[in-house]
Amino acid sequence: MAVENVSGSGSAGSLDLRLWVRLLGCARIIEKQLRRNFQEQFDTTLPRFDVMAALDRAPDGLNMGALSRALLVSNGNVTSIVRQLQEQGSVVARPDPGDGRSAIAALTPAGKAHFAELARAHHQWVRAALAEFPPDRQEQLLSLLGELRRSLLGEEGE
Amino acid sequence: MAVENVSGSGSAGSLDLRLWVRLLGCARIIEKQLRRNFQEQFDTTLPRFDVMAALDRAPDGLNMGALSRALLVSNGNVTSIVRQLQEQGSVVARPDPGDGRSAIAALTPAGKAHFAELARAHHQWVRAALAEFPPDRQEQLLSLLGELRRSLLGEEGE
DNA sequence: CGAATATATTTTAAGCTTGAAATAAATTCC
DNA sequence: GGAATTTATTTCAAGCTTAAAATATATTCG
Repeated sequence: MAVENVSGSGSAGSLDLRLWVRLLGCARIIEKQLRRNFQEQFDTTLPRFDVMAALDRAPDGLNMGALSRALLVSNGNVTSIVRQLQEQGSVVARPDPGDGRSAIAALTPAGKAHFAELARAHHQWVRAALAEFPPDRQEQLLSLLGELRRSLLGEEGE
Repeated sequence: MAVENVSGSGSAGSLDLRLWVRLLGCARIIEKQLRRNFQEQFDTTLPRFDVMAALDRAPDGLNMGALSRALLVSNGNVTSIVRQLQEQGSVVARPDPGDGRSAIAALTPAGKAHFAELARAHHQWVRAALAEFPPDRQEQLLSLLGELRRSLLGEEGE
């Protein structure tokens, strides 16, 4: 009973399932476009951009644990992304004076400059993707998604 | 100018950027939970479930190209997922009588049974995730996301 | 028919992702 | 102070993902 349309597009499934499928679908459409753009225009990736964005917002740098928590990805994952950013000169890691286990990663000046360029392009891509979706709808959607996020995170939110 | 808060949570970025970040965030929270559940409770993955769901809706089976288009993933990707499903006995591929390049993949009876079980659990997980989000909000959100999807796909929608 | 082209698929290389095992440094508490 | 535990990180194995190169079969059209 009631197992139809688990993942499809044309649909008669239950409300919650349809909502989830549509939410995921919209996110994937945009995400796919952004990933392709990052690859083609800057030879980089969305995860690297995410790490740079997190570091850009943290002038004093972040250690791996903080990055991992900020980005909601596994600890081991951050390691290799930061290594790549170091190799390309966008990030430096200096030892944490207070904790020998940690190093603190931060953007280099070149990294900051590169990130500014990436961020400008990123914003432009997002704006282009959402250009046909009217601002008042965007407001409504933003607000509803805020409610959703709070309910997902267990009501403690914001 | 205007490059702040590209990816963060507390925010003063532009409306479209904030909307995108929030949309992605909500999708990732749920997706992560589903992936973990598939792994822990059934030792399988979301992509495998997606392929099975597509095949479940196609009683006559699908070839790789059709699967790839249905799931919006690359052709080469489908190859390995289908191989795994074949190895575990959930899928069989018989040669396409009309085209020697294609084989048609379909669920085995065991695969159908397994999928029914997975789908039941999947639905339950989604329902649990959205349990705190009231149905009238779900309706609103579903409808707004429908508009968004149409605008993303270039207005030819539905 | 047969060569050129087009299509369906697999393979490959590179990178992301996770969870678990392995290190290594810090902290706790005898 | 030193052993046991906790915490921060890296390494590893397995799987997903893509785009591009390699195959193999179909189709076109001369």
